Amino acid sequence: MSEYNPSRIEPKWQNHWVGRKIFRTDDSDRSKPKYYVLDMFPYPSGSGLHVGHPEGYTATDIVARYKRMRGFNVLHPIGWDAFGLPAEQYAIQTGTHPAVTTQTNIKRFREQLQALGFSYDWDREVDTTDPAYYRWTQWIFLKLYERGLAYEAEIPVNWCPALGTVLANEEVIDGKSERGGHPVVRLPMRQWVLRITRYAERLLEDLEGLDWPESVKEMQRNWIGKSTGADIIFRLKGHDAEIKVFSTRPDTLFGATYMVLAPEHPLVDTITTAGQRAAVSAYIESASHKSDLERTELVKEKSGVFTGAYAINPANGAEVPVWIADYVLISYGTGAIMAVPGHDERDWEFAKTYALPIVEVVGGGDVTQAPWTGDGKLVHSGFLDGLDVAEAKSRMIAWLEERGAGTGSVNFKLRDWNFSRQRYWGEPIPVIHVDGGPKPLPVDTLPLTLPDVERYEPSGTGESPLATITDWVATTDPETGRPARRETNTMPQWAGSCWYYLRYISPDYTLGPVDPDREKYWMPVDLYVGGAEHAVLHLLYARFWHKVLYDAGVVHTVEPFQKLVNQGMILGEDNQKMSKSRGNIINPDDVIRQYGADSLRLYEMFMGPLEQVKPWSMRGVEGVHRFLKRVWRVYMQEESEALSADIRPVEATREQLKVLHETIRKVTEDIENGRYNTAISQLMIFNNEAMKWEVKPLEVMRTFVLLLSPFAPHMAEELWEKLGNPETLAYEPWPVWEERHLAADAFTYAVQVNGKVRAQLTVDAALADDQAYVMGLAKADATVAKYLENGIKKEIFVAKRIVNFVV
RNA sequence: GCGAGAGUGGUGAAAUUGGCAGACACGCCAGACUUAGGAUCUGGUGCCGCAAGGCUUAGGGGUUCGAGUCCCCUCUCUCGCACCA
Repeated sequence: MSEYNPSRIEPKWQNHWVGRKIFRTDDSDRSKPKYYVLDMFPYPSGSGLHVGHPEGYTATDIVARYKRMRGFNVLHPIGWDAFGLPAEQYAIQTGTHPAVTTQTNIKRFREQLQALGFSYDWDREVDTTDPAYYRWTQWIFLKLYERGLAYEAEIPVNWCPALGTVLANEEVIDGKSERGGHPVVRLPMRQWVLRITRYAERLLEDLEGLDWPESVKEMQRNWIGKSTGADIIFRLKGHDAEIKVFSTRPDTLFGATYMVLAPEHPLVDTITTAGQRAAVSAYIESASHKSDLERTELVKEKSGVFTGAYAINPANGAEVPVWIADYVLISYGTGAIMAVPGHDERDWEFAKTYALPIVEVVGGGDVTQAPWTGDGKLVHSGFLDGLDVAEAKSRMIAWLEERGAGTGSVNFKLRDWNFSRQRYWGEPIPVIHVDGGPKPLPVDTLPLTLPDVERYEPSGTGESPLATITDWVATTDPETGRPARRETNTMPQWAGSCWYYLRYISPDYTLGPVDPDREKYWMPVDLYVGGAEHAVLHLLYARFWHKVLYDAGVVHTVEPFQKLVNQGMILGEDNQKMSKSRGNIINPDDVIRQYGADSLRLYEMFMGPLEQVKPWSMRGVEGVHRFLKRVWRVYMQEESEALSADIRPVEATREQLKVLHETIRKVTEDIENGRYNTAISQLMIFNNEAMKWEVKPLEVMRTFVLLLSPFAPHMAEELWEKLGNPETLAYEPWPVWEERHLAADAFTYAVQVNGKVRAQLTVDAALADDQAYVMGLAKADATVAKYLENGIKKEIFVAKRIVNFVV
């Protein structure tokens, strides 16, 4: 009885691979070219793997196995991004230490990944919650601090009273907490902040050289949000003060008919006149209560209040009123704008609402009807009249700079990165506070380990649970012995995932985060596969840290991830996003139990292009499972464990070699180009052919097993063994196709008349390029001749493909 | 609203980049072997039409001997960003 039985052969090979460390990477072997293929760092959640995980993981595993066979030294690691809120929430509910929960989850994830047959080097597993790992996360933090890139600031954060904790922006959805849907308010709090803005320009520029999806690059560009313009200074009438604004349109300065400050702008209080004070205070009050949701929902209706103050337009000396309005954001630019209603949508709407003057300074539209934001000749603008926008911009900047009234300037949307979390289950920030100021711990005291706490609830004051451990918080400065207070904030989950790809390179290294010698060999990551949800934050933060480490001489490449691929989400069978509430979740364990890991792997790749969003189909799984069963029947006898007697060491026929070499070529090229679905189609085509052969040449069948192996490694290893090979096929040389076997004996021409196919013409290969011969043959065809009776206007001949007569 | 991407059979999708649209699968139909089949094998299957033939890649226009592929317009969907001056 030798039915294809994945539940027997799969564990056998998984044990073989893991037990004998078949995929341990030997990085002392520098004779081979290296290939670093990386999966995005998984968070080991309590619910285990979902079918989205194996999608990207199978793709990288195929590449890893293929590259090994192509003679590359392959680094293909996995590990755990294991800090994070869920384990802490669970601890609050049950009292179980997050470390215990985390280790349980990791164990489950590891077993699940091994059950899929991925060829990871398990000796390089990393775990962000391991002090031996986060020691170096802390070390990098100190590097950031040392380089002036980490600072403390009182910044408004998303305080959630119900959860008693501060939330990251991405955890706040429509003004409510992502978990639980509790209200969230903005509250200033002392935070550690990383100065990512200092790297804005480089983060933007270096996108150019990366082999990443254009959409991801574009999202990063938008997030960084560079805009070029000028800072312009407006003096205030009757005050010894001035307002600095940022504008991308300094050319329109003559059209600035009023100014707007953000309600939070520090000058508001100073300049507000007695008569306007009540109205201004009321407006500031109401604006502060508006949630982000309300602010965005009220986009259409602009509101604001006049402060009573006037400023002097530096271009023409005109007095312009100064307003406050919440359409101006305190967090962007200088928190103040010059309003040019003739040439800006928002200013135009505001001016219409409050009947402020609208002046045309760029021709091309009718500013009484709509703002004109396009190009045109400058008018009503003194020395700029007649210039176009680009020229007027640079003239105006020069003019402002001569008079000290402004400078050319660049602004970014990107903000500094709030790096504090008021939580327990994260890396402690290695800082103490002495005499009211922060002081980094000496590097030789690292790691600063997480102490145990009695209770995991937030302290309620907004501080992390660590603040409740008074004997931990109270410490002494190791250098001076003076009393000190420990930092109680911990790092965000991003921290560990910002540099894990470096730790894989030398997980055992004790002198730094990464061994410089091995780093030079392995970096950069050649292929990075993961979900599009990390298109901005993770990838931007990791790039930032990498550049800092580059500047610190820790790494030798400017960018960490050379090529990036985003796998598309897998939807449920109902075409909806998989979710518990919809009940459409597919559990990979069930699929493996019923069809085996090879079927799951194959199906996930066969569904369609990796990058595409696509719905799950159990029928589809059955389809690829049937394919594997057919492969099995081609190789194995029906009634025994023995190889089929049809497989014999005989010379292959031309046809057999042709389909084999076509398969080698197609599979090779498709893997190289990430087209795993069509590679599998070709494997099916080969097997469909092989089923028809009465005698199956051993050498051909041996080669096919190698081609199948990256996709369905368990079955391939089993068949390889049956074919008489004692060793794993993982390092067998990848088959190479030969052009001579691809040559066709004959070609079929489509004969068209006026672009419509009227006949098929099979021409012997030797004559296929002979235009005169083929055309003669085509004209002689009875059906074609019928259409040619009235003479031929033009003849088209495309060698080996098509003939077209225009009549 | 702005930005990016995508629309191909009943379904998932292919299409050497301008050369026979629908490979490979799923599903469906018929048959074979079967007590049975949700196993396996064989054949069929874009749409209309008895047929000859005609029509087909979201819709409309264009370039070309020839367009799923290139250009213009319209529609729809997905993702991202939301007053960024």
